[in-house]
Amino acid sequence: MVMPIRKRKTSLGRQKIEIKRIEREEARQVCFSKRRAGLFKKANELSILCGANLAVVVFSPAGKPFSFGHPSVDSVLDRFFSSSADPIPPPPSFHYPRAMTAAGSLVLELNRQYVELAERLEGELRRKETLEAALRAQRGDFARLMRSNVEELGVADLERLQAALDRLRWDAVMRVDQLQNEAQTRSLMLARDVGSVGGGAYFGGGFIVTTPQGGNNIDMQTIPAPGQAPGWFW
Amino acid sequence: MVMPIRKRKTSLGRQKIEIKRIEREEARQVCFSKRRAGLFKKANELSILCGANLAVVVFSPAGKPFSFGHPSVDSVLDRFFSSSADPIPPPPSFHYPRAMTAAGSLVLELNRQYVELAERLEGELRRKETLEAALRAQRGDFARLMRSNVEELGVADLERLQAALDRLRWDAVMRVDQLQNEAQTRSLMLARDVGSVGGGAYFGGGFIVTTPQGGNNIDMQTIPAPGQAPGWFW
DNA sequence: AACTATTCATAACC
DNA sequence: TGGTTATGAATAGTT
Repeated sequence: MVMPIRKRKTSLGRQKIEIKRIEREEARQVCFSKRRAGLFKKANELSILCGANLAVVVFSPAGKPFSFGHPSVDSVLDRFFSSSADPIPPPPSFHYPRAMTAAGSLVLELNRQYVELAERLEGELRRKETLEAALRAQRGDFARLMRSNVEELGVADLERLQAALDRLRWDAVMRVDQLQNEAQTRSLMLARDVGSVGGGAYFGGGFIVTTPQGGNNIDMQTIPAPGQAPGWFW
Repeated sequence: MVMPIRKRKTSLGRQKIEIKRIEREEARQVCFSKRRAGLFKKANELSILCGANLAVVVFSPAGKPFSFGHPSVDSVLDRFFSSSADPIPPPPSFHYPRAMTAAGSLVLELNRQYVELAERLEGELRRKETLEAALRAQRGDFARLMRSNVEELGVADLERLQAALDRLRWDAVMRVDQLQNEAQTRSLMLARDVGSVGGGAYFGGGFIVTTPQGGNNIDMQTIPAPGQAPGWFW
């Protein structure tokens, strides 16, 4: 075999690192971003592959909260607290659920506000040509989708639908995550109507929340507790 | 270099797999064990490398709870709930439904619908074994939907998707109700695994506790030395 | 539970 | 912050 041209290595590639605190601030932040994404991806795959319920809550070194859950962070944590608190000593006045619900309403409103902001931002930053091209490409699918009547579908179809939704959910969450990051990067003082701390975005079977401290919270899939009434999810 | 002996391949090695529910029970359980270990390891590394506080709660397909946290599950979740509850002063006085659908929070609404649909589907899929006789007609719409990437969609696209999902959701709900009714009518109450969870193992920032019923409390204290072989906590 | 061939994740660079 | 590259890690299928 001939080696006409020896392309010089342009990178050392991944190097083995010791698992210990990264001292350099910047490197630590970069590592966090990449690994957080990786962790959520793994969590997502685990939930889909094994149908496992799970929740992941992570605070960035800067204190920004992120979370991921299937079917939802709340439902999983609620179940977790129940399973670990119920046994033996009947819960005296267990109020986690209540606390979470209360917190949820606040988050929801923040999410709503963030969504508006994010969308407005998007409208300004995105090129319409791109969107319309994408729309044109998808339009047919939506039409067909609308025509397809789920009534005629069987379990197998529902499973496929779920798989489709799972994927859609992931794409959606990633998209919102991106929008959120863009918004923050561009100094989110645009959030004038919500004070100086920004709102939150509820999304993809989950939500993204920009907390008071300016933290982010990416949550996926929020499904109400089994049997819970519509109105529900927080 | 000589190749005196050609050792026959003893394994196919890792194969690429599609991220979708693993149907074979045993394989699913094995995958869960491996990936749960991997997820916790990743979480551990992230917490050490970046000094990030985090908590991971996972329920096995069998319903057994596992968790990992740094510094501890409780501390992280407390912080999480606090940060998402305090946000912005008191919430005005909004009506969830209206707040969500109004303001054109397409993303929010889309998400809400997804959550609802996903929930119904999950409940239904759990009983799929009793409904194998269901139809299997498959249309390419779902495949196409799966391929559509939200990343490329704009607000206008989301509106259309929302409309499509809206219809789809309703149809799906109706269908699910029908299937459930059929199942009941046929007395196919086979899938009765209601509440059999019981105690569980609690893995937290360095310790394992088998809750109440178990009686065990294995304190592994500090997380294994950084980079230690996977599987340290079990 | 152990073993590998592969795919996948990501540290270092840019 | 986002993309590329090469290498360390994770893991699917098998034993």
